[in-house]
Parts: sequence; C-alpha cells; structure tokens
Amino acid sequence: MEYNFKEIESNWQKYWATNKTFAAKDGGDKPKYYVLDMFPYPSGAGLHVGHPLGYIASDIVARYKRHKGFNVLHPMGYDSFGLPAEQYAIQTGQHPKITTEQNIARYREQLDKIGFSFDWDREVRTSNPEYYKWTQWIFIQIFNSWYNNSSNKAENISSLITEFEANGNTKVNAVCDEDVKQFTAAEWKAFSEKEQSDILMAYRIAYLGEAYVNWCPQLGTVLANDEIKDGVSERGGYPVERKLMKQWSMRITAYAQRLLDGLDSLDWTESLKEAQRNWIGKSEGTSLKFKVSNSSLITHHSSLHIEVFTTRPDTVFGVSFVTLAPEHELVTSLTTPENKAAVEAYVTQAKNRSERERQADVNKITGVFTGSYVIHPFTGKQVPIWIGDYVLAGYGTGAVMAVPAHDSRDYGFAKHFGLPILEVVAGSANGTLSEVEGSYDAKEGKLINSDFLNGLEVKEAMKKAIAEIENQGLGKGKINYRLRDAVFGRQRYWGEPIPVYYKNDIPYALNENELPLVLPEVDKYLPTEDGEPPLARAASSWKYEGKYDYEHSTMPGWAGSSWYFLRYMDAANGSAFTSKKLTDYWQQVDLYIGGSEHATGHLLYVRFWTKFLKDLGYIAIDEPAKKLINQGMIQGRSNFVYRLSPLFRYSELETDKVNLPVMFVTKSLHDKINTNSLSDFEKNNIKEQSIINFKLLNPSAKEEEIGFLNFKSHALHVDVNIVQNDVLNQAAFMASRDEYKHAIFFTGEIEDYICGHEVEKMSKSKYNVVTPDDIAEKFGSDTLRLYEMFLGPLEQSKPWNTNGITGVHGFLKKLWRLFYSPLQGGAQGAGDVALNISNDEPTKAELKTLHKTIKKIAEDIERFSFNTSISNFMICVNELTDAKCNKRAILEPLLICLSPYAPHITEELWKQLGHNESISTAPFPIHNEEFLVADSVNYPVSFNGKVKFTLELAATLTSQEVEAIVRANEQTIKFLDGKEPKKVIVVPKKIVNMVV
RNA sequence: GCCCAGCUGGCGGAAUGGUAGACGCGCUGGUCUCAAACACCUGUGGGAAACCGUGCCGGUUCGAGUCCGGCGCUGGGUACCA
Repeated sequence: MEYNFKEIESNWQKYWATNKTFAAKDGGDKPKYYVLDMFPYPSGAGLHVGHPLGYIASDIVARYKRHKGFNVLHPMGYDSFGLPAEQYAIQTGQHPKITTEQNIARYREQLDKIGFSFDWDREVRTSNPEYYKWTQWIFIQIFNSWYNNSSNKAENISSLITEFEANGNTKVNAVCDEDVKQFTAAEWKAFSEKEQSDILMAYRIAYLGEAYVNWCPQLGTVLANDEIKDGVSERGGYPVERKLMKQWSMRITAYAQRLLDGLDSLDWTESLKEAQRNWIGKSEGTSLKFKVSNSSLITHHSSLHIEVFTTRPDTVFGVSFVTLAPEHELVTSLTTPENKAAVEAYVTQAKNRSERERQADVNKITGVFTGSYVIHPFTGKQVPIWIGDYVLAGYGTGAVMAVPAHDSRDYGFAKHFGLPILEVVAGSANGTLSEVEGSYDAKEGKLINSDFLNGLEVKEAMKKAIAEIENQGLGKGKINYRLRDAVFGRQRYWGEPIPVYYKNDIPYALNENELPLVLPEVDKYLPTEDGEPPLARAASSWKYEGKYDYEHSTMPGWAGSSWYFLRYMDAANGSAFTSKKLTDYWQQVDLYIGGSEHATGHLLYVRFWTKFLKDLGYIAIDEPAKKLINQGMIQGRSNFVYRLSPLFRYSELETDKVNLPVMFVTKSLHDKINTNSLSDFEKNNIKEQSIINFKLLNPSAKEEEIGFLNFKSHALHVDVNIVQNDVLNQAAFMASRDEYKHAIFFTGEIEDYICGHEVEKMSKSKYNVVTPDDIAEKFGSDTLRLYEMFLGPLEQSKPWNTNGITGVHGFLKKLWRLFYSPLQGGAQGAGDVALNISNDEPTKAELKTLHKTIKKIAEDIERFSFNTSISNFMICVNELTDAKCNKRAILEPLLICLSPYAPHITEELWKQLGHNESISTAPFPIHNEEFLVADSVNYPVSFNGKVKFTLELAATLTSQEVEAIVRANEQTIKFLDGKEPKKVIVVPKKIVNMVV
C-alpha cells in the first residue's frame, strides 16, 4: 500500500464539499474566531505558487482553532472589479463580466486543489449586483453624512440642516471645505435649492469637489500615479498634465486623528503601523499671516495678506523671504508689472510638469521673484515674496515663510538666488552658521537675534511665539496632515456605478429601494470622443426616471474591498449590508493575513469605513482587524541562456557571407566573453581578442582554422520548467521554438549546459512561473502546503526553489509507513503491506516524543512560526520510526496535531484508524508536562571558562522540582577570580528557565 | 535624506541571555539492486590539533547570535509635507 496522494486528496476534497465540513455556524456556545485572507483579484494568469502562501498560513490557523474548540469563520471571495479585465475588454470587446467569471472559475479550481477549509457558502464577489448594491448603499450613507468635530464623529446630514435652520453655520464645528462662507438661519432659508446643495456639499463626507488629478487628454481619463512614468502615460506614452477637476472625493482627512490613535490598540507589525503614521503625516504648528506691503497693490486689495503654515514659529525672526506655490491663488495679483512676463512663464512651465516629474528632480532649484513684499509682523521689515515649485499647493496653505538658516530647502533656495540668511538658533558647534554647513534644522539650542525670544530654548520659544502670534491675531496653533482626501471617481467602466443622478445641476443620491444601480451595457469600453467616461456611452437610454443623467464615473478599486469583511458575516442578506446581530456576534477579524503592499491603501480605507459605519451605529467595532500579518512575497528564480551574436567580422575572410547558426554559450563562457567592453576591444587588438574568444568556444581548433569572428553574448530568459538545478534540458529547449531546432551549445569543459539564474518577480514574461498545480501533480497538495510553510518565516520574502521539496514529501511518506509497514526487517521497497496498528501501551520514551511535539506545535502555531513546527513534526516522526512505534495511542493524537498542515493525508489515516467523523472536529490533544522532563541530564556549566560543574537530574521531575534542586546546588558554584556570586543559577534550558 | 526590517555553514533556515548551526536541501561513504531510480543507514561549520567561529568595533554580564552604543552592508517603505 503506497501513499497515493492523488486519490486521497481528490476523495477528501469531494467529501468536505458535499458534507460542508467547514461551514461556520452563526452562533452557539463555542467562542468565535474569524480568520480572514485578503481576497484576490482574479487575474487571467491564474495562481502561481506565491499566491497561496498567506492562504495556507491562515488555513492552518483556522483548522487549528477548530481543533481547539472555536467556531471558526474562514471565508473567501473575489475582488472582481478592476483594470485588467477592462483593458482586455477594450482590446477584444469581450465583456469584462465574462472574463472575470472565467478567471474566477480557474481560481476556484486551483484553490480547491490545495484543500483549503473555506466556507464557500459565504463567497462574495465585489462585481455582483447583490454585493455592490450594498457598496452603493454605504456610499449613500457617507454622502448623507457630515463630520461633527464637537461629537467627534460622523452624523446624518439632517442634523446639520436642522442646525442651519436654527442658527445658520456660525456655531457649527465641522470638517468641511476651507472656503465655506458664514451665514445666518434666515440667510439659509433664503438660499435657493442649488445654493443649499452647494453648501451641504462642502460638508458631506462623500462630496463632489475640485481636486488636482493626473489627466491624460489623449486617453481621456484620470490616471493613478503608478500609471505614469517620467511624466507620460505608461500606456501609449502620452503627456499627462495636472488638472483641477470636479471629482467625487471622500473626506478621509476627517478621520486622520482617529486613524492615528486607533493604531495603538492594534496587534499589527510596528513597520506597518509606522507606514500608516507616516502616510497620515501629522504635524503640529501654527498659521501666520503676513501683510502685503506694496503700495501699488494695496489700493486694489486693502487687506491683502499671505497665510503660511509653519512647524517652527520659534524661528519667525529668521524669515528672509516668503515662497508661494506656483498654483497659489494670489500669484497673479501679487506680481508687479515688471515681473509679469517672468512669473507667467514660470507658472506655465510649472503647471505642465506633473507632480511626479516635479518630485523626480527635487535637487533642481527653480523660482522667480514676484516684485512684491510682505511686512514682517514683528520687525516691520520688508520681506520679498518669491514663487518656487518646492512649495506644494496641496499642503498647508501653499505658502511658506522661508527661514534659510534653519530649513535645508529654504537654505538651498536662498543660496541659489542670493537671498539673506539670518541665524536665530545658536545650535551649530561654534554658535554661528558657517558657509559650508548648510542649515541647522535641529530643534535644539537657544534663540538669538530674536527680540522677545532671545535666550529661550527652542521648545519654550515655540510656545511663546505661538502665544504672541495668537495674541496679536496673526494666526493660531494648527495641526496639519499629509493625508489628502481620497479621490473616489474613476473614468472607468468596470467598477461600481456611483448611485447619484443630476437634476437641474444638483446631485441627488438614489433611494435605498432603487439600488442596485446596475452597470449599464455599452458598445465600447473606451471613453467617448469628447472625453466623457465610458458610462456616458449608455447615457441616451440610461437615465434616472428616464430623464435625469446618472453620474458617469464609477467607484475606485478600493470601494468594494473596504467593507467585504462585514459581508462574509451575512453574505446572503438581501435586506441589509449585514445584520447587526451577526456583526455583534462575529465582531472584529481576529487574524487578517495579506500583503504589505496594501499598507497605505486598502488597510487605511477599510479602517476609515469601519469607523464611519460605527459612527452611524451600524456596527459596534472601531477597527476591522485585531491582528494582522503580512506574508512575504515569493519571488521567482529565473534561468537564462546566453545567445551569441557576432560583434566584428573580418572582411578578409568574408565571414559576412557565412550563415551563422543559432549558438548559445554557458554562463561561465558568457562571463569570460563579455568581460571586455566594446571600447576595450577597439583599444586592444581585435584579432587577438577574436582568437581568444573563439578558442574559448572551440578549444581544439587550430589557429589557422579560426575565422576572425568575434562575439558578444546576451542573456535570454528560458522557461524554468525545462531547467533542472540550472542544467538545461537541451532537447526540450531545441523543440521549444523552430528557430532553436539546430541550435549549437558551447558548454566549455563540462558536458551540461549550465544556465545563469537570478531572483526576480514571478511573472509570465520572465518564464519563471511555477504553479501550485505543477507541484500538486508531482507531490500532492499536502506536500505543497508543508513545503510553502517550510520555506522560511511567513513574513519574509524568499525565492521559490523546488529543490528541497523531497524533504517534506519524504516526511509524509514516512508518516504513511508508520501505519502500513510491518516495521521490522528494515526497509522494504514497494512491498505490499497491510495496515498495522497496535493497541499496545506506549512506552515512556514514546509518550515523551508525542507530548514534546504537541507542546511545540501548539506554541509554534500560536506564534505563527510554521516552519519550525514542521521541523518538530519531522523530528517526531523520525523518533517514532526509530522506535518502530505503530501504537494507536501515539499516532492518533499526532494526526490531529498534523492535520492543520496536511489535511488530506491525516483525514485518510484517521479514517484508517476507524473514525467515522472528519478529523477536523477532533479536539486538539493536550500535552502532559510529566512526560516532558528529561530522564537524566548532564549539563556542563562554565563561568569565565574556569569553573565547571555538572548538573545531574533524576527522572520525571516537574519543573518546580528541578528548580528546587538547582537552588539547592547554589553553594557549589564559586568563582575562581574572586568575584562574589551575584545571582545564581543556570539550569538546563530545555527543562526550566533561568532561575534568578 | 527620513522611517522600518534584516545580516548565522555550500544553500533555505533553528536557537524565552545558558552546549550556536535544530529541521530540510546538497554533498560523503555504505546497504538493497545486474544496474539505475526509490528507500534505508553513516558522516557533514572551519581546523591535524590547540582552538576559531553568528557583518564590523566597543560595552553590560559569570555567560551575548540574542541586551546597550557606534559603524558597514542588503532589502522594503516614503519623500521638497514647511
């Protein structure tokens, strides 16, 4: 009887599916445990071995928790709206829905083969109308909400309207647009519907507002930053410009502080939390107004001033100029006639540079003088106003007070344009700023040259400066965040329609009973000729009540994924996004596993929506996931062949006319041939080099036979599936392409053709993709699962290398033999042997092996150290094999411990032991300390390499007893170097911890 | 530049401050076989040995891969954020 993994695995997969073994119950006595994977986008390429890594880890935890008596929710679904299917639709005309369904079918097939314990009854697909109906519903809730700073949460917009009707907006403390005008209750009532709508829009959390976006006119769409390379679109290479556009956005900035605070309560890695903190980018400072002094301008603008934001109010006396962003609204009015031409040229140039481009050459200092001045609020001196693109329009006020002595960017600008540098913090070593040193940015030192701040430490100076600024009404303490509102509209087809229609130019949200607003059919998936989104193509027939236009943008990719963890709790609910009862039961995700690339995207948005839904009372939790683990990426290991191509030919031999065959050299020859660059060839004797290279290829050739032909070679990816241990399967390679049919291989000293290799991203184009199907076919899914976990720590990135897989596969075979081999007379090959299980009492040594394993495995799983736990299984099975132990009392608990890792083989063997129930319902065994103490330990301890003593322990002691013995031995330890023994003792680490 | 993570045999990697290198791969030698594959058993950080060994320098400690200070390198994130 052999370990026939193919039959075993397909049988058990069928069994689990028909019996719904892993369906979660919505309640009961057991404690709940929610294990979630980040759901995949079903791409056309299918899964490669890297994708299931996180799923295997979460499945192990899910299965383990079931054994431990938890009611486990472990669902899976698809993030099925997205760009690739749409791109494919544009090229082929095939509806993205069809592409997506095909891809999902393929994913499902692959996932099933690995033997995951997902509860498929709860599957969600973000592109299903039954699902996105509720994504739209949540959008409407957000649209109908405003953020009340007083209660510090989102509230329904009706409470705001009530307030407007009673008191106007003067007492409202809300997160809203900056330019909202003040009005009274009477004024509010007098506003037209359009005016009221516009005002409310400035308060809504989902709002239509102006935002700078990357606009590509040729493609007719907004592009995300990662779709732009060097200022042109990645696709097509068209120029991209920054454009102020009306866009749907979400006021995520209202939640900035709560998103920051919430991190403290989460069990996420520090690096991930830090990434979110940096992204939110809180900075505390103050706003400060500078009055414009030009007499010529003042006639038009009697109280013109520039407001800046600074985190260093203490350095206010060091201000030597003020810089505006090129987009700053006052640029035009502040420019004097003599500077007009230069400023306009500069602004136009800056406008045409994308933000990315601008960031690319940050070292290049550019700027222009406006000709105007502001008055320094404390010194009364004239301070010039400059324009510079190192100031960003979107952050703070779009204007900075430049203190070149204490800010490196201001310093660079001042140096470049010869502006004065005034030192106000004595911090540098000699107390004065030297020319070469650059700015002194540290927030340490005493203030100088600063009037009323002189002599104060930076921190005190900050407080005093802010107090004085507030006192004189020049500005006030302020907190700024780097986080921007999230742009929500996309000019795409394959996404959720935004459930809004326009009536008399006023946007209205649909009613709940009108959802879902189903994605309409279109003839083409491209934008219209006049730049409207693809949905505009359906507009003639797709109208609200047959006459009002719908919003033509769709939602971004992150919409559907921002709440899916809630839908799994109640996936079939037709009357609510999920019922309160079930969110109360399942609460937070207990363990969330996914890639770290979502650190500042998905993981921020899902936290935002969770907090929002809590504010409105729909759910009770504030954070989506308590514990989060980022699995590492599995990279591909690419192989290369090196093709020769002629570099120089000597016309004397007329080798030009020779029809050269396709030739390849091995890695080592490639390295030798290409050591010299082209210019070196020219410098040296080409003929000589040719001979050297030719001899490398053909050592036996005589000199006079050598044609004067020189070569270079270049690397080509070769399919890793026809390479084994870097040795090329030449026959398979020659058969792979017509061109290679008669290829010649130069292999040097050895016979095999050795390929080069490199670790790269796993991708089709690099021919380095290994699929889980290939592995399962050869070794089985249990082996695949074990091997992926055995590869190394879960959170670490690592290259895939199939070489070591025989180790874990051999382990499973060995386990199988514990049940089937007669366990005597040594190894028998394929000898047909029967199931051979004994009911004998296990020996103490066998029990020790088992209990040691139970303890370690449980600990390993609890700390997500799956690789070490597999090692511990191997040790266990090796010991049992050595002991020829085929006893039920040992093997039965062992199978339960192993079943989270290798569910198929353990189910099968469990059945062989006579159980009718699935192993997944068996309780996890409990280890017995009694068996864990060593029989006898000799443990040499040395101090300073001089004193040694040996600790000997009797058999079967508890850790307390061992500790007592060690304490009793205290006086035997003396130090030869005369030192007093401080704390004493050392105990064998495998028995007890250090005793203090 | 800033932030984070890491650096241990030929390789992937183990080690609550307590015998560094568990476990696996690879490699040695052997058993089985006509032979190969499979399987099983041996050995395997370096060194003849004394000893030396966890990126480098220093510190704390009876004792450091582990803790502290500094440096170097690798990988990741992020960036004119005032």
